[in-house]
Amino acid sequence: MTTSIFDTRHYKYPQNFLEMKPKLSRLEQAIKKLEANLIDTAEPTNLKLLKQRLDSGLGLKVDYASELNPDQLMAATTIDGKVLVIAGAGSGKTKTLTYRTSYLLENGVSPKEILLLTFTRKAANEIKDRAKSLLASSLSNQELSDEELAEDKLPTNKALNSITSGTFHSFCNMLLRQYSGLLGINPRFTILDTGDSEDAIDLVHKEKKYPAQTKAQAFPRKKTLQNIISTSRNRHIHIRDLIESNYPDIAVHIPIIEQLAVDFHEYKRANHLYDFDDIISQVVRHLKTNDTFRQLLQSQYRYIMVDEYQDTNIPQKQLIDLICEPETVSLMVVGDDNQSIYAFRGANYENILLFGETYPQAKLIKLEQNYRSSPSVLNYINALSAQITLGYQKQLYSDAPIEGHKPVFRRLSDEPKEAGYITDKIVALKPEYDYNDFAVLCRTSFQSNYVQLEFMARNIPFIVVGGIKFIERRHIKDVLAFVKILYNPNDTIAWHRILTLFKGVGAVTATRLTQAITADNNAFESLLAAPFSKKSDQLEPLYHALTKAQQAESVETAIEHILEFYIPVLKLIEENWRERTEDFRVLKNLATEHTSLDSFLENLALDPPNDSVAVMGNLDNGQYSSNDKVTISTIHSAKGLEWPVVFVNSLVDGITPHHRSLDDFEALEEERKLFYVACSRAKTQLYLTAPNYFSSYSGYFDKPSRFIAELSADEVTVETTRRTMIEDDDPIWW
DNA sequence: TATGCTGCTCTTTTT
DNA sequence: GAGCAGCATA
Repeated sequence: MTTSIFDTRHYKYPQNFLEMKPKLSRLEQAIKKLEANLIDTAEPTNLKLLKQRLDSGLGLKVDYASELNPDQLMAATTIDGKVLVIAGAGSGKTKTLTYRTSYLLENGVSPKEILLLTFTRKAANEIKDRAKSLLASSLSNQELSDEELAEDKLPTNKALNSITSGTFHSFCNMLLRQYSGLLGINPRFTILDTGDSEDAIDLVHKEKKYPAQTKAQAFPRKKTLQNIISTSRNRHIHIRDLIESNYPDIAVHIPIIEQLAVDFHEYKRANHLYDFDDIISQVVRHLKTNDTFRQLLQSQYRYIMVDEYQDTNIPQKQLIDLICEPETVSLMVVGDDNQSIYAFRGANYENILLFGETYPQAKLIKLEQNYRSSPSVLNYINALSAQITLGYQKQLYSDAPIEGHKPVFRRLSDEPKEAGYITDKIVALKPEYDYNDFAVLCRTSFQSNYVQLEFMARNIPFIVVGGIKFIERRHIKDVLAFVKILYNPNDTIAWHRILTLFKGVGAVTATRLTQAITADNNAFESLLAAPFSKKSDQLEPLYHALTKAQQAESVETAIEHILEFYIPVLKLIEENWRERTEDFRVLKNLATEHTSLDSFLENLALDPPNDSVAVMGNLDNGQYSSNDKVTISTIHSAKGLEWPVVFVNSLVDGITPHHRSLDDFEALEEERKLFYVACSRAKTQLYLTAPNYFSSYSGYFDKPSRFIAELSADEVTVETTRRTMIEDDDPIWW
């Protein structure tokens, strides 16, 4: 037994561990079952099988055997049946999917039969693009320029372009529109983002005027309501149960919230509105009830690959299972159970653990060779992995030569000192590295404030990942509301948003007007009706602007007409309207890429530009330092990325793990995985820091993170100096 | 319908 | 320590 760094007795472990036992043992059973079906490439019989497989594939252009390690090769060439690939951090997951795609095509699979589902469009495109270059360069045996690759001249490019790929949402959106006739739905629907859904819920709530149960307990906010309704759907938990267990103080409102959820749903259906959850759930519903539709998809998509399977939710799993029902459909899901960190969004970590239960014949392949981290970092993340209670067995290993030092843990007296320490290290290491080589990863975006201040003070260029997205800015949402109306005049949420921009028009008038428009077969003429036009003198100009925009021959000109009307309105309501109008250039640019309103709206909703607002350019001697910047990011947004030098800050128990997760076994395990994700981003150097205390409205925290405390001193160097010992640090911990 | 006061809530955020 | 929702008031 190893000794922990700190005394771990001070940490209270979640009390609900015992209640969890039955669930955990079911998961354990499923894991064991699938582990028994592991294809271990260390076994001679499996190696032989691999060899046979490659020998029979005569005339393969890509040299799979020499470019992949045995496990990757096994994953890339196992193209029948149901397979789970556990891909550890830095194990070449994308590469494997790329080679598998190419292998499928080389084996005569039609690209139309391939479906590739990922969580971001970027990930899907990366796999396709890499497969393009792979096949193209093996064709000509030489590097092709990007231009040549981009062109559709190459037959392999054409093939790859006809693969169905994208996010779950874009795939389902495509199905709903393409098969609208078969499914009996209106294809002209608009997509509500999370904010729109909140507004819609609020609107329904106000319109329905439910009799108040009690005044003693405030009715929850729209954000909470949206969260409850969405979680209930994504995790298949009844609203009642969800509220009773997670929001006990609003239990008196359960009947109203249940009714609201039903009314909200009807409202969306009546007005051709789909929120993110609907897009997937509606496809699942049709797959269950419409045999023709299901059989159509089952015969079309014969080879299905799913990336980041550990982050799928229940409807997403159902979607996959329904299409993959016939035994002949090939399914490969890829993921890492150690990196499931999106439960708060409805992701269900059980999906990946229960794969063997869902598909008893399924095979398991593990990618454990790591190409990212130095041995000492690897040693550390393996130790973290061993602390995760439940999951597939894995041990990452590396062929990399021994280099670098053990991860360092350092406690500082307070947050400014912590930021100072990180900055000092970056300055000291800078001669050996670019700024791009550093990342500071934080549990919450708020934890980066002091780091940002310190970077600014010391002229270190940085970029903050996250922040308010382009699409979420008020003026962008406003302009898009106009576009939405042009496309779907039933979009009552968009109408409401626009109408309440005007002085003299509030919720009541907006609702009446919206109803009048819907009743009048969606004609804009109602805007001119006497009772309404009295309310605001802007309704008539609005009418003309909309009519003009409706007749515009391109998306771009439509937006120009809208802006002509909207910018004067914006001037009245926002002080900084001038800055805001800058964003319209970006919007117009985006518009030029689309020839129709629907593709423009769809793209913005399902693949929004995710630039962050906070970009700090360093004015080094008046000179803008190009693209060389330190990355500051939340751990969530850092998933899938890597840097040579990684700092993880705020390792105080209560921040990491977050205090809201401390009483729940599953939530705490997810926090542990989150820390695992953070540390496994590092290639050569990993610095872990914690202030001595953290205090805010949520409490006072002064113990180092239990994730640090649990490990033995073999894996991590606890850095300290005499000075800090005496002046700064709590003697209990040192 | 607009405004101002008060009290409550407050992570993470691929779609 | 801030922003949002609900309420009373004009």
